[in-house]
Amino acid sequence: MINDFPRVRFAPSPTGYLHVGGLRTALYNYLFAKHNKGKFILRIEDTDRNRYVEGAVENLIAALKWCGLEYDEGPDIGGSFGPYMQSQRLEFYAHHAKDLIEKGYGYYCFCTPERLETLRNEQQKQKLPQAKYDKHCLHLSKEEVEKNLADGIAKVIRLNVEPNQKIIFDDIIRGRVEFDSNNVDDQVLIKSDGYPTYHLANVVDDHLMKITHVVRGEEWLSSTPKHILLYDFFNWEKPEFAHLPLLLNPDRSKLSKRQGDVAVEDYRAKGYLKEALVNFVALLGWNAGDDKEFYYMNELIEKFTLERVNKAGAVFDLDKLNWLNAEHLRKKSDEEILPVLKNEIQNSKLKIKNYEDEYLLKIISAMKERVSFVHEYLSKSPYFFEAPKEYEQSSIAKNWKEETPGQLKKLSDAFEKLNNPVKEDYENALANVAEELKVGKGKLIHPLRLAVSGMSTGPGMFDLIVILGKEETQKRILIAIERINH
RNA sequence: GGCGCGUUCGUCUAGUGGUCCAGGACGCCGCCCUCUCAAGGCGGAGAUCACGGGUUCGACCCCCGUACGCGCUACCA
Repeated sequence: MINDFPRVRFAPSPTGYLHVGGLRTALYNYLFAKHNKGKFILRIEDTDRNRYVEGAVENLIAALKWCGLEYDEGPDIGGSFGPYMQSQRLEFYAHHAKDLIEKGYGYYCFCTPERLETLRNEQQKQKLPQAKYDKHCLHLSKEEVEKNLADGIAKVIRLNVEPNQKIIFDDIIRGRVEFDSNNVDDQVLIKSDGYPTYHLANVVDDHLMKITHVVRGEEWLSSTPKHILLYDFFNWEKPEFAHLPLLLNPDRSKLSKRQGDVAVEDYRAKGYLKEALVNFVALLGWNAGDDKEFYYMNELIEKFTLERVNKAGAVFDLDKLNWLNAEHLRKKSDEEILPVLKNEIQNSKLKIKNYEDEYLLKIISAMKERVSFVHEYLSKSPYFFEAPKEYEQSSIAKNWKEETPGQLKKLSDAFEKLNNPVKEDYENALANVAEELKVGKGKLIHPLRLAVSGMSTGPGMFDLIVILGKEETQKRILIAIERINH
């Protein structure tokens, strides 16, 4: 047994941002670890110097933390098995690669990129079933190797794959998977720049870090035989493997930037709640086997098992994400939403205005059932923040009759007499005016809404004017009477 | 091309041989509630369980094949 409690890792390469697919992988690792009282580790796979992106690691960490995925060990917080950046662990890889060579499981290769290119073209022309390295350098004599090494000729270290072997492993999600070693290439383990490739680094680190379960994307399934071989060559105990299905675009291709947002920070910027994103992504490929769809992180931890992860890819469906966002937003208290709303205001043209918290809290309460995003408080009920500048045409046509201005004037007069009115006072006043005029209440309510909000939709009419206050309401009624001509 | 993985309503999914002429959710449509819009309640449309063969008294569930999709096939991860 590798370790008493599970140890899992999320091992992204720092290419700039956290992809939602990466988030899902990280989340499943996290949930699995927490569910089983294990450890969740962040390891940065930065062994490709050509792909180095400034600030990528910081972005990744920020996105992970925003989502609530706190890791137990990682580059910025350390741990007993560090360092957690592969670029800082080169000596481990070099040491183990050398060990492989000594045992005959690895060998130096001095072939130039040109020769490899030619070889590939040749194999393609001959329509060989599988294009692989031809083990040319495996047959170099000891003296030749020594001489090349001494001459400082560019070299890599390759895995020596023995032909005609069955490589079998049991994937937690997919069951038994079988490969033929004839289809496994003599993979480069150490590149000519001295850095390891993913395959070596991943196996060495997972062993050294006592990783018990490798939970990663399906794109790794095909290279798992190489990893299995390495574990066997090193004589190391193998972790369990679980290969997750892919996240897809609406057209079922692999989720990509071209067809929408893929970065966690994009969704954050658009106003999605982390609770909703995490909830949604958790359900893309997993379910507890019941009808529950609304989850908080602690509930996910309690319910999550790898055995219930699906095999097939899942389309990232924005409609459902939006719905979950609305659900999570409604579950939040007004006080929790307040700072977010204030932040939205600061980022809008309304930032020069100053609204009392008390006022904003009333708006939050009135609009809560009507918004899916915090920024919709501004876009769906602008009238709480500024008097209407124009009035909805369709509502004018429908509700603003010839007699309306006179009726609203009467209503305004009635409101004027009210002293510190509460909701019921407005209701009674309006009812009285309606009776006096012998019209239905709706005949007054709809034009009144139009006058004070400029719109035809929103919270209950009386809630609306209570929030606006008597003075503002009166002002808006009079302005509307003046400005709306029918 | 080769190897691997996958395939249940538009989408996410339940389903592990009979309880499924397939259940839930999102979205869509209708009704109710109602001063509007939402929310909520109720109802509806929507899947010949990719297709074709087996196995079985019986298959969405087991086996084989085909098709389609996706992944991998780098000194990228």
